[in-house]
Amino acid sequence: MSQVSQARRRAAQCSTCAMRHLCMPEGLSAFETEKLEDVISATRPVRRGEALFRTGDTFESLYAIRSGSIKTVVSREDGREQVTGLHLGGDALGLDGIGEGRHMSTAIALEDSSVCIVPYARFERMCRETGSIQRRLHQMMSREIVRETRQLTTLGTLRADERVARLLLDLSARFTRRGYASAEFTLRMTRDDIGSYLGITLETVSRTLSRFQARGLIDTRGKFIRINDFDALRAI
Amino acid sequence: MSQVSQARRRAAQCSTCAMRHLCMPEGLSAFETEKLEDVISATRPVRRGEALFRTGDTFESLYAIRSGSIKTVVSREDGREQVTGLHLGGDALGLDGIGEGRHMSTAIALEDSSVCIVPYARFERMCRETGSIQRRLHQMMSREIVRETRQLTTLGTLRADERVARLLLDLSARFTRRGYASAEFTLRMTRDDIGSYLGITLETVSRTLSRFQARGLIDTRGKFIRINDFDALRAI
DNA sequence: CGGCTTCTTGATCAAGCTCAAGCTTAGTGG
DNA sequence: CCACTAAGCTTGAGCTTGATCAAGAAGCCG
Repeated sequence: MSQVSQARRRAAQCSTCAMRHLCMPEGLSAFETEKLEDVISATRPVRRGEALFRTGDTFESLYAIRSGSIKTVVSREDGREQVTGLHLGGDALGLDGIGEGRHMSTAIALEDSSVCIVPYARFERMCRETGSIQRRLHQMMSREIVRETRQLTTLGTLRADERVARLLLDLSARFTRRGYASAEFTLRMTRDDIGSYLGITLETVSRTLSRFQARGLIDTRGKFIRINDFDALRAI
Repeated sequence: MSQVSQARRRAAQCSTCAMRHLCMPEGLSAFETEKLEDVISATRPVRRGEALFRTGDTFESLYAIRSGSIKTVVSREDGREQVTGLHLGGDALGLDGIGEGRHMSTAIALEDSSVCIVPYARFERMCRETGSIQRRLHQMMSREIVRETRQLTTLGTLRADERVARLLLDLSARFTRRGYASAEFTLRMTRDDIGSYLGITLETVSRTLSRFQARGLIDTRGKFIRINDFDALRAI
């Protein structure tokens, strides 16, 4: 079997990955779809706790999460660390490396995960050939910018309980979009990661969740969460 | 004079704009440069306090700041507002609109400013034709993502005085890159805007600046700032 | 089962917010 | 060009939110 058709077969498995999503909607020809699948050269497993890439690594590929979930973190010289992103199945990863040719963050799997590898040089060339794929890439990057802007407003204006509520609603919406139950999910991050992502301490996360539970807004047992009252969470 | 050559002449005036920066380095042919200048169709003045675009506006163009400075803000339903970006001469604006075809933030001039208008449809087409311009656009978007990630770490991990110090150093670096004095500049934002950008109150901004001055790190008189001790600011 | 990490909860404390008042600067109209 | 007014800035006092420190409970994995 040729290398190319092997790659194509692997890509075809990639049913939930962002690159697939990237090309599915609004009219790609069969020819275009085929080209896109050629460029998704391989998949790669990432174990829980393992890094997909690290700050400073040479940027070569974008990644799309096939399964699992991955956090991105930025560390400061003094050792303080901040979780800057939380990526689920279908999300793209690595866009921060395009600008300087090196990754500007570290991506760590929150559970055993699998990603599609999209060699950037070939992908960029393909964008030039196929307008609809180019448009997808630009949308993807723009949406990442908007997502971060939204996170900026979370960290800039919200109180602790508002931050936690927004995270829960956010995750719920994202799981829903992926076809999972909207009211029940398992947080893969630790309280520490959640706190870092929200700019609060792990104790405050824990206390806030307890308070939400006491008020009947959610049920929580460790990492498992059930949302009972969406409206009340939105109203916080 | 033909419309095209008029546009070209206007673009040629655009000596400091991002699109020019976008195309200057590493080898564009004269032909490519000419094409780029064709696509920069016009410039537009924006008065202090006036909006270049607003949340919800249909996205049609990117903008590059020719002169002046512009803040981007996001408003929440309850009226709370957050400054999410601070853009100086040469910076691009409007990337957040690509994803959904509508602007996701409001851009307001901090002083009388002027921007280059880059109609996006034509620009995207040109990216497809010219790889070096495409690469520039991708770099620009990626760097915006990295910039926001950095701002996330500011809001997520730093104390108030660290935030103010980082802003001052950041502005200094950006002015330096633009060929201005690195130690002296005039803040165009009000204390309120600065506070919103940094996720603190205007009173805390004012107090922090006063404390820096008392310690001899800076001189400040209203919006004018002189940095006396870069190392001390970095060490905060 | 034992040793680890993670989570919860309590008590205390301080950074930064709020409210308030006076001052300075900049913009406007006579 | 000056006077007036509104916007912006500074500083103080007191209070609140969430951080810190601490200790024990609960999961989780080898």
